[in-house]
Amino acid sequence: MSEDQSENPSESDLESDVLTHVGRRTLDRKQILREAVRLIDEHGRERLTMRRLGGVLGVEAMALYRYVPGREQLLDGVVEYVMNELYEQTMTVEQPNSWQEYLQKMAHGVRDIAAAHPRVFPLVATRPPAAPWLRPPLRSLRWVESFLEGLEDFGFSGRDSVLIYRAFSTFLLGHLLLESSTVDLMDESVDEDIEFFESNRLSDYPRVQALGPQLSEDGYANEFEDSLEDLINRIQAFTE
Amino acid sequence: MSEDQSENPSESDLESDVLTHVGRRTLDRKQILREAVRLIDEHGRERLTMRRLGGVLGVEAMALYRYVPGREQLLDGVVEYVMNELYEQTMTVEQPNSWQEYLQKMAHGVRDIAAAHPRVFPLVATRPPAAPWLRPPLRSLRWVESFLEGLEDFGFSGRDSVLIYRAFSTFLLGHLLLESSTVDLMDESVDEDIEFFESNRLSDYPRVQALGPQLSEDGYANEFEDSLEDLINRIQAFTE
DNA sequence: ACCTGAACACCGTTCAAGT
DNA sequence: ACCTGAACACCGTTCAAGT
Repeated sequence: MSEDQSENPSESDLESDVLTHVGRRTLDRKQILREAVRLIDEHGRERLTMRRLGGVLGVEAMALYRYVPGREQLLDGVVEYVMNELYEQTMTVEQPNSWQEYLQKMAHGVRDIAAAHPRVFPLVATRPPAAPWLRPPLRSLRWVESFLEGLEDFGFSGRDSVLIYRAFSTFLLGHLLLESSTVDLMDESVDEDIEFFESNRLSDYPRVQALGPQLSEDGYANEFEDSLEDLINRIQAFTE
Repeated sequence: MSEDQSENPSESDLESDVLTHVGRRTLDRKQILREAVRLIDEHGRERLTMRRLGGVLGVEAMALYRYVPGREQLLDGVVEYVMNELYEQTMTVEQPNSWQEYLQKMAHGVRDIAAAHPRVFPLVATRPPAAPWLRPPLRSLRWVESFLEGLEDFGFSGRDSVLIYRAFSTFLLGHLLLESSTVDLMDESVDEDIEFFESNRLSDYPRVQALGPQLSEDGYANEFEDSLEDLINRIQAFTE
């Protein structure tokens, strides 16, 4: 799988010695962000470190500062990258026939992103937004503009669109953060659970104990679909 | 209350003879957590550091390890502390007369916590839960047990209670995380906004531009109340 | 029993210097 | 033009030593 996707013909005069880590040599912002996302996906947020990211890219950490102002902005970049990466992929198919269908598509598009990068999603949810109208998790102008455009096309007023945008954001944020943090849970907290049980005496909380199995059941998919349908119905009732 | 905030945080050699920082000398877990919360409330999550927390408590960082296994568990402790701190305060008043009233009370109780500690709330939302049935933001056995008990008292089956618990968690998480992150936004990102606008050319996104003011309006209180009422109606329709 | 000092490995970030 | 080496201030954490 050594596909040399060389869109850079001007690298031939550089003598590149070993370069084991990544196939190509020319660093750029997009490549850095892509690798940062990979790092988080594989090893979690904690492991994303300037030095480690540099290492993965075959470069000293200080080299990254040419392309990214600092660590905070790197994290913002990761959010931006993840939200835009899958925009084309999910939003480029054919036009929907109703606003209901459109919202469904949007919702599932964002959900796919969260599912593809569950360990990145908490960043999408909690990084301070660049502007108050960029509500998590729709954290790119591309998404918001597209969202508003879709509603406009189906005849919604600006005022209604704003209300829908807000309800929609809240809905997505709650569901997807809950879902992605559960996925992330599988790796750790198995031995911590024991410690937890011991110190807190679960038997003091009989209802939690009794319903524990049911509370632990997955059901996120159904919850999401049902709740989404509900939201759409609510919008329908509200706007007619 | 304690107005002893008199020193600059930017000095490294502090004379530890005088112990000006905190009135009492005996360290314990609860005191540590309380001070940790205060630190986050005032200076943000980034600033909560073992060394800095020790400093505020008039002690070397290493002393904290007697009471807390490490930084991760300290953060878990902060979540636990914040969720339990206000439990008594909000849940000890008189019994509600209907399950609707009960859910209202619960919702506002958690919302009060989020409002009291907006910079802590993202931790409540994103720390990996100790068990899958401890869904954010209801992250303590006390809350969940109380929640289930309330529903049981009003005649809900275990199965329905679980469904309600889930819908309720999602609702709270979405609304409160959005709300608290907006509050936290006031401090920073004013100069970053400019940078942001420049690189992204807001004029390429006419609908966002046109609706920007409306999208930036607050309205969180109304959203919360309306959405909560909706949720309750939904539950009512579902369970009869 | 509780806290400190010193040490270790690892951070983010800067800046002059290399190529 | 782009990257590195060395340095700085600051982390979390361990552990033997102090009191």
